[in-house]
Amino acid sequence: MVKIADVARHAQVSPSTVSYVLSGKRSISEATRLRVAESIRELGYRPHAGARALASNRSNVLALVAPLRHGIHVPVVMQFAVSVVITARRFDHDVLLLTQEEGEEGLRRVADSALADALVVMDVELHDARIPLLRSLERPSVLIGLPADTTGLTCIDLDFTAAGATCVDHLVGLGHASVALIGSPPEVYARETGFARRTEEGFTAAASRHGIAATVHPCEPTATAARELVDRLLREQPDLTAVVVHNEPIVEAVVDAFQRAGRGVPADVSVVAICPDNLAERATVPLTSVAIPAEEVGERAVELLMSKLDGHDVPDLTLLVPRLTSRASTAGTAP
Amino acid sequence: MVKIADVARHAQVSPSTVSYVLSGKRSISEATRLRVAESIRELGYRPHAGARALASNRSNVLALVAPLRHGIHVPVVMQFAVSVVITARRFDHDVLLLTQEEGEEGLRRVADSALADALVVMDVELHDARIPLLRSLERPSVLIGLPADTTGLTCIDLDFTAAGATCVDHLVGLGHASVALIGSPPEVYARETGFARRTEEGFTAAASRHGIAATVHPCEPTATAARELVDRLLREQPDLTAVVVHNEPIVEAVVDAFQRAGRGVPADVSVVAICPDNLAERATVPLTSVAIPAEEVGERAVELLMSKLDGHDVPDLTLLVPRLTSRASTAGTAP
DNA sequence: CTGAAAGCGCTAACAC
DNA sequence: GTGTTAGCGCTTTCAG
Repeated sequence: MVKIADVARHAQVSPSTVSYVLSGKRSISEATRLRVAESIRELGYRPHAGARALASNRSNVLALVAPLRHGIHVPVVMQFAVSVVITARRFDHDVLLLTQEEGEEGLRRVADSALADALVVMDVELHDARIPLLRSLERPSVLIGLPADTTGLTCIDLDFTAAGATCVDHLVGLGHASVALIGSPPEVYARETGFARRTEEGFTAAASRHGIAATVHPCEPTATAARELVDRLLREQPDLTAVVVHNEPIVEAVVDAFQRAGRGVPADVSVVAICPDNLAERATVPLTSVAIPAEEVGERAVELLMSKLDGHDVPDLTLLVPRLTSRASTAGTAP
Repeated sequence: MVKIADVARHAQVSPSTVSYVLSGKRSISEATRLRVAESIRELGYRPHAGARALASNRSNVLALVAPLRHGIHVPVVMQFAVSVVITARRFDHDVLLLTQEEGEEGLRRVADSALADALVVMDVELHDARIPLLRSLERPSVLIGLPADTTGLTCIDLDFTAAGATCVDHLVGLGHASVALIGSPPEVYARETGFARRTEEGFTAAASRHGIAATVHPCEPTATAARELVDRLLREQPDLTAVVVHNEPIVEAVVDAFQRAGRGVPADVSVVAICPDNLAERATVPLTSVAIPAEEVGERAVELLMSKLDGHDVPDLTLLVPRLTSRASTAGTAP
């Protein structure tokens, strides 16, 4: 293994100079910098991560807690994770992957052992058990998702309340007067995951603001459940002309169910999805949708964390403004 | 921060004794062990990961390279990843997540900097560019997937060749005499990802062994592509009575397409999927399937790696035997 | 602009 | 069965 002393000898400087060339923490003459850089390259030197962490009190590692539970859409989680990893690399950090299962103990472990400098926590519930811990931890953290009280935390998410409202606004603008929300599975509401609740609230509030009929229907993420729900809606609400789907795995199934029931999309029923753009684009009927900007959320989360690590203050709450893209699944009502 | 000297003082022993209590690398009297354990608990001591890595030359971290490319099914990747993390924890290791994008540089970085003790690499291609590097690296690695030449490597995967054959055997056993394979997207074959090729080979070989008609059809992972392909198959092969689907995102869409074309599943057409069990179980028509045992593969991969880290020899190649579960999508042909 | 040297917290000989 | 101590490789004062 080649170490800093080897590089120093090779470049005819002291080890500290090599260190400073690497960190840029003090000015180095162009000549030495080049000589050292060349020696590093030539010898293939890589600083020992452990030694560096010990001496500098910085591991250059972030911990990411990823959920994998019923009702959360795995591809979206993966989009977050990849975005976090890529952004972390931009800041010269690596990412340690923790499972939800590890719970508070896992967070405490990586924080207290100095394995990670900072934490990113996904899938936060309204009254998440990990929050007191995160507040007390000496290391900075960012939550993806919104708990009931964000005081003293750093949280980021899509503004799902606005997203729910945006969908309704779009449909009302097209002339629809009766809408239904096909939401996340019941468990997701039961465990008080913020995003499901917030979408529902935004949806309901917007509908009542516009004075139109609106109902909310949690749905299991299977094609069968989607079909049964659609059939029931058609039976119970014969004047229904639009639905909002906030349940990634079944967005296509919902459209399909309407078609099987003899309702054209968007001819008879308009469908707006809240889901990642790539999912909406690829659907058989390209879907009008409010994007879940997983990439941007992951990126911003890491940026916030880096800012905190640098000692800067950051807002408790960052909500991304929803963006609706009109595609082929929505249309105006016949007069 | 509480350090080992604090614990030592509190328990009235030397630092090394605390260290040995933790590692179990030499025998300690029951009395001291308990006293030390209690001090650790009481003070909330956690060894500093960096210091430990520096002194012991072991970081207790594995690196996992996860793919996220077109044609690979994200939920399966996540299943692997979670299984790797959980198993690693069993061995007191953490997992660093690298993206495919980082490529060889990423592997070299975590290996040379001693950030990771060992590597798990997923989505290996037949002639993967990373293989020479892995062979030359001083750290052990395990590949999930099969390159053309496994000499000097440690590879693990489902035996996809056998999986393809098992599907055909099952269908032939039910009396089918004409089968089609609906495979992965064309790109996957193009970049010579082992699993797609191997399934195809096993499928084709088994069909010819049984003397039945067999065709192979790569397919884009969209419902539309699935429907078009099914319609074409029905048109071009009117006597087709069975298909094997090796393309997770469209397993349901294929069944659906047959039904729309007026063919019952399994009444008129039998369908066997190669996909994770949970996907097959939840389909509207529960699918007869050969499982992709992501959990087991991830677990075994880590076990192999730990064995290598302990200096044991392990086989170059571990192929898991496919397991077919009969569900509602296959039936015998009418006489 | 550069060097010397004192740790960072832990492990693992080496002693007894 | 336990203690002493010399590093592990790097960063960062402190000096010049």
